[in-house]
Formats: sequence, structure tokens, C-alpha cells
Amino acid sequence: MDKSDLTDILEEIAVLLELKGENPFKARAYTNAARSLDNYEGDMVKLVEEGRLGELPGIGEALQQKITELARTGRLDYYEKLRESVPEGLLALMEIPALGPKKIKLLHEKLNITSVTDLEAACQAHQVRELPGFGEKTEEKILAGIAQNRDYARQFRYAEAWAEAEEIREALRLHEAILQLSIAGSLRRGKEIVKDLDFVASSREPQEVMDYFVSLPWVKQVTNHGPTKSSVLLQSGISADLRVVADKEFPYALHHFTGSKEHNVAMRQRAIAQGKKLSEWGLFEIVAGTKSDRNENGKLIPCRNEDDLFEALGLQYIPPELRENLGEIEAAEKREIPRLVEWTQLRGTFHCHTNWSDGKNTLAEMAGEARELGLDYLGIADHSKSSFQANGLNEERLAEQIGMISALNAHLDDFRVFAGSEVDILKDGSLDFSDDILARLDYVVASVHNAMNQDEEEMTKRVIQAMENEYVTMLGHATGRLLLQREPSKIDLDKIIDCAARTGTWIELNCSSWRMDMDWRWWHRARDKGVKCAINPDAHRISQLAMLRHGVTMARKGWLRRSDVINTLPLEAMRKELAR
DNA sequence: GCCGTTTTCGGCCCGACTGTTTTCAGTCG
Repeated sequence: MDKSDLTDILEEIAVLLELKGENPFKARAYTNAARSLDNYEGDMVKLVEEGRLGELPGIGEALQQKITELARTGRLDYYEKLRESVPEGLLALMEIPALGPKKIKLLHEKLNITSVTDLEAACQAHQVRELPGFGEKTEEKILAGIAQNRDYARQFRYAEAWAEAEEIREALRLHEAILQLSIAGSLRRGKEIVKDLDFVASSREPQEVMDYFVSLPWVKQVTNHGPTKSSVLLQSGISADLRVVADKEFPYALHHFTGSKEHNVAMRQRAIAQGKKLSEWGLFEIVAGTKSDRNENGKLIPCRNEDDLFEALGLQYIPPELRENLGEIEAAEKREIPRLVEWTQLRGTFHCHTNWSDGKNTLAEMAGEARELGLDYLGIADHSKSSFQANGLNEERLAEQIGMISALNAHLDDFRVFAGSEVDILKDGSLDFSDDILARLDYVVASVHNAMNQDEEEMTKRVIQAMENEYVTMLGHATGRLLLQREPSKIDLDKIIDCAARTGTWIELNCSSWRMDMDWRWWHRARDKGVKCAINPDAHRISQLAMLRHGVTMARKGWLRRSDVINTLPLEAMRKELAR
């Protein structure tokens, strides 16, 4: 049983306990333990065998026993009994908005509902509205929720959500009652998948701003319309929240609504430990002797911006991308938050396609656009012959393209096009071109495009073999995932990272909106082993070169500095690097 | 179920909004 199976079970136990009406803090203990395990980067099996699970935060004696039983036998008696005591269909009801453990429990007890189908029928028969705490509106909300979930549990890729959020932000900016405004939430943190758009604004006329927000042209439906907080469903299917506060409250609100939830919990606990209280309304000094009355906030510690807020808690500023409670608070305390890479530091990029294979634009057009973006060099890496579905180049066409590129370079001053290839890593780990062909290129991206369902061992071996080839400059899209569409291939990224460190092979951060691969969660580890990152847009048309900006966001989320990203090298240094 | 420079018992982050009530529980983020 691997770690993710284990944490899934712990999280399920938490939900089951809630549904049974157990002590909610007990349920939370299971959630906390799951997260703690998830964050542990070492060898979990070893930890279990050595009986050192208890060293992880949030894992005490009882959970240590349960996790050990699960890890060793793949089963847990406690869990199985718990499952038997709760009808299976009830778990699915948790996905329906407006329904939580309490209401589900009541539905089950009073109407004997055990599935979404039961619930839908009961709503249609108007039985649900008769229950205490329910009513006509709740019934309608449940029916709408069931329909929407059926439609698809809507999630959105970062780049698409960002584009929409920018439009709305620009529209909001036009409103003269808005003083400060920012995108917040998981989007501001650079999560590769988001569920909604969050905005925070400050104003003296919050009601006006609320009314303006819910009447924006992209709004399909208003789901919440309060005096300081509103939620809408947009035409695109994504929902958006706006919170308005007074100007002096803006930094606290921005921090709060940027999250993550886990980061906020840790920050609040830190505040409490210092005799302070942190909420979306402010950071307060709790005056000694006063009763901890809910409405008694204490003395506000003034902060002009988020920098001040972190400083007031004895922390270095933490960029939004790092706020996942994955060590950033500890680092900030020691003043060890690195200076993260910035978009303007990128000097070029490598993995781009043209109309020679499956791209839409010509060599010259791609080069022109890259120059327009302020880059000094662009690498072309069209597909190799085995990718016939993508019109991959054979040896002759590749030779011809190399010629074209040097001709193009001849009348480009202070810009350079590098000739490369995205060479298929074949099923057996060999490459699609022979070494003497690869030797003629400026660089080589090696990628897997077929037989993506190999088992982990085979896939890992296959990719490592390719990376060991001396002509392979970098590994393309390490797992082959397509966000919200195709799961990543099974591959041991720890071994891939070790191999990259050993062979000096770069690993790509493919920032196509569908990929964002290798995932940000692995870069910190790669960085610490000295592996270089190449941020590449995998652009198939000129407009996709702009994805580089989002690639930098993901690199930042992976704690990467300028020196970790190879394509921050200026042209001359890059020429030498490639020659090496 | 976890945890402890006030605590080994009694806390556990905190507040807005909705829909139901007629002062508040449940849900959500």
C-alpha cells in the first residue's frame, strides 16, 4: 500500500466520522495525519518499520498503530467496521453543495436516504423541505447541485482561469469606488488546477462594488450577494468570489483570501503563540487581562501591506506561490526564503514546434514572436519520425531544417535560433535518431509519446536509458500528464531526478496549460540535488509562447531561483553551455 | 485523536452567509 492509498483512507475515515456525528476534532485529527504523511518526503516504509511514525506532527499513539496496521497488511479493521456502519452512498452526498455531515445524517435518519438517486427523488417529491432545518430553497439548491455535479465536478486549468480572472480584474478596476484590488486564492498561489476565482478589494462603498460585481457581463448566475461578499457563476462555468473590505483592512484580507487554508492555520497558530490574533480583519495584540471575548479583538497592529504583516509576526515576506504550509513559514523565520526566479529573467526557451511538424507557424514567425517577448534565443524542437501522427521529421527533413535555421541566423543580429529536436524515447528506451544525427544538433529534448501505460519500473528504466545518452540535453514532459484529462504515467521521479543530477541532464518544466510537467511539488527536491530546470512552452503556435510567464509561476511554486533555471542564461553563456 | 514555557484535561482557526428561524445551526472557504 503506497502513501497516497494510505492518505486517501485516512481522509475517508475523517468524513465517515463526521457522518456518524462523532467529535469533529477527532475527524480533523485524521485529516491532519493524512496531510502530515503527505508532506513527509522521506521513505515512509522505513518510518513505519522503525516505529518512528510518531515523530511526524499530528500522529500520536492511536494513529501510529492504525497507520502501521494499514501499511503492513493493507487492511485496517477499524476502517472496515466504520465503512460497514455507514451506507456507501452517503459519502457521495458530501459532494453536493449545501450538504454537510449534519444534514446528510438527518436525511438518512428521517427519510432513509442512502444515495444521490434517493435524494433526488425525495427532493422532487418535496419531502426534503419538510425536515427541520431544511426548506424550499435548500431543496432547490440540492437539486441544482446534483445536476451540476452530474455535468462534471468543474475544475479549471491555471492558464485558462488566469485569463478569465484578468478580464474580470480589469473590469473591476474601472469602478471608481474600488481603491485596492487583487486576484487572490489558489490562482494567486499558482496552483495548476483551480476551482474558482477569488478577488479582494477595498472600498468605502462596499455595497456599490458588490452590486457592480454581480452585474458584470460574464455573470450567469448570482449565488451569493451580501454586503461585503458575493459569489457568482460565470458563463464559462467557473465561479468567482469577491470580498470587499475597508482600505486599512486590505493587507489582512488579501493574505487571508490568498491562503492556502493550511498556511493560514499555521499563521494563526503562530499569532496565538505570540499573544496575537490573526483573522481576515486584522492582526491584533491581545491585551493581557481582558477576557477572550469573541467580539473583543484587541489592539490592531497596523500593516500597510503583506510585507508588514509577515514582519509583524517575525517573518520574512513569503511570496504567494510558496504559501502551502510546506516549510515556508519555518524558512521565513530563519530568513531563508530564496529570491525566486522572475519572468523578466528568462532569456530564451527551447521546446517549440513549427509547421515542419504539428505546429501552426513558420520558423521565422516563431523566432519573431520570441524576440517580441524580449527573448534572446529560441530553440526549435520539432517531433521526430516515430511521431508520425504529429508529422515528425525524418533524417532528411531534419537536415534540411538545420540548414534553414542557420540561414535564418545569418541575418538575425542579437538573436539566435537553436536547432534541436524533440526526439521520441522509444518503448525500449532507445532514441528515434542515431547518435551521429543527434550530434549535428545544438541540443536534444527527449520525450515519451507512446506506450505511456508501461509499469513504473519499465518506464523509469526506459527514461533513464534515454537520459544517459550523451546527446540528450533535457528530458521533456516527465510524466506525460494532461491536466483534467490524462493521468501521469507511472514513473519513479526520485530516480529520474537522481539520474538528471548524475548525468547533468536538464529537466523540463513544460508549461503548456495542459501539462505543467514536471509538477511543482518535485522541483524543490530536484533543485537541492543540483538539477537544472528548463522552462519550455511546448508552443505549437506563436500565441503559446506567452505561456512562459505561467511556467515561471510554477517554477516559483517549486522554490526555484534564477540560478536553477537554465534558460535565464544570456545568449553567449547559453552557447557555451550547449557546446559543452 | 492530538497536544502541552500557564494546562496530562480541555482545548482544538475564524468569520460570513444562507436559510431557517425569531436567535441560530450548518455550511463554506
